[in-house]
Amino acid sequence: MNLRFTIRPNEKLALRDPESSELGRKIVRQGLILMHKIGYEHFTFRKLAAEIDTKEASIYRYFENKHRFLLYLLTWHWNILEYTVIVSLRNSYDSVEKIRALIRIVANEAPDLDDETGLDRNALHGIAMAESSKVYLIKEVDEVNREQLFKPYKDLCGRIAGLFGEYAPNYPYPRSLASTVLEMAQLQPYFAHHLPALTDVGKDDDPDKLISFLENLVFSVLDKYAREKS
Amino acid sequence: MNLRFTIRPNEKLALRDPESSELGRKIVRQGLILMHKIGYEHFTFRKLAAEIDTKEASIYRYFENKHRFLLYLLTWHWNILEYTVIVSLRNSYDSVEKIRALIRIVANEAPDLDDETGLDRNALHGIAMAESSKVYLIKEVDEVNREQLFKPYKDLCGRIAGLFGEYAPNYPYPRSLASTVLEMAQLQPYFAHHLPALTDVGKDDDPDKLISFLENLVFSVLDKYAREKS
DNA sequence: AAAAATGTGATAGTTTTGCTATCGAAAAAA
DNA sequence: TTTTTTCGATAGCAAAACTATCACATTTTT
Repeated sequence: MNLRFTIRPNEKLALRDPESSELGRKIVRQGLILMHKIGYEHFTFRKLAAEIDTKEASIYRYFENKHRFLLYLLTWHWNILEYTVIVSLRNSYDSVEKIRALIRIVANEAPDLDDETGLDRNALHGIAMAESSKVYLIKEVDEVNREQLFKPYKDLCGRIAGLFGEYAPNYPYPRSLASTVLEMAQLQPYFAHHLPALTDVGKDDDPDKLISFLENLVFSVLDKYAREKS
Repeated sequence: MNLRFTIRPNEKLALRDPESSELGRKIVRQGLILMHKIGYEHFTFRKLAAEIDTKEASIYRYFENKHRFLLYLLTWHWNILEYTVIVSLRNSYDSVEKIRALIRIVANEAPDLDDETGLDRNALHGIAMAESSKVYLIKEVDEVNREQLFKPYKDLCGRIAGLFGEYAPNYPYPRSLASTVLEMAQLQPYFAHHLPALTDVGKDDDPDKLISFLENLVFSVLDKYAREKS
């Protein structure tokens, strides 16, 4: 199976495939970096156009608006995450090991797999942390969802829930726990950096605290329902 | 102790106290309803001005911008929540009971206390669910935080963490668990309504599923560290 | 090879949003 | 009563969000 094919975003997301032209690739690569730098609210197609020496309207040929552009970037992120999960857990048959590995991946503590995307992975992670909820916390959520554009996030969540179900088949809330872990893997480090009163996971000095918090959370919940006690 | 005094938002949040004039009160009451109806992104002071038959610039006299206005509304929400927690747990001496009551409150399943605020509590809850993360997921988060404007949220989180600590003094992540519960009490019902693949808590038909999920989560985590096993 | 269709980036708009300077009437203070 | 302050209204600007259209190049069709 080919990586590039596997993790390519939904065609409906972009008006034209940005990977098919030099300008399209520049929009995505530089747009990712610019949005990470100035944030979603301050990001505009005009500013991006100025940076890559083109015009606003040219960018509108590729993306309907900046919300779709953010969704395009996050789709990459979610696809890369799920792909990393699949590849990393391929050779593991122990549920506990799989869940532990999974938590490291969603907490961004696993090494990046080689890819040919040429995307700035640090910027992508930063955007996932600070901007991801803005793609679904909108009035248009149902329309966007009808276009299947949240499928990558749902698939990732479903896969994680599946792993939880494998370990503890009778736990009644595997999907809620999966979305909780995904959301908190983003939010707790953000709190640690900006609103430390809301968290116990330290700043960048101890990245393992996030892992410990999530592992403790997941296994505390699941162990009561586990197939066999550890 | 006087309710109105207790839950009054920080003065720095508004340029002028909106409770001090007829127009100010209309801005807050009608603005709350309008934002709930059309969402934060589509909400503008111009549209609100048209609804309450005044001019945009008059609203700018009360609030610097719509972000501050949202923060003002959420401050009410957080203050009301914390006040409800204080009042509801006043006569309870059992940690388990207190945590159970607390979860019902943050899950919006506790009856509203009487207040004289005249705010649409349903709209306020809707805004807390769909818009609350937009107040801190911004580039300016550190500046806003320096102005102490997140204090009500931190206080609420701290109070919940305190209850967790009372029940399980050695649990190392009470604040992270508190913010997790607060965030998920908003997000899981939102998912249930719009992106049901991300959750197991049902739609509006069974509101108790959210409570069950959160109770199971919290007690699973804390019981291992509990002062005395139940 | 000529003509038609298509794709692509640039130009030049419009509308909406976000915000500010200023004015005059009314209320409060002196 | 005069003076000051407050408050809502008017008008307008700059940036952001989005669109219509053009010119040219490439590809496709005949």
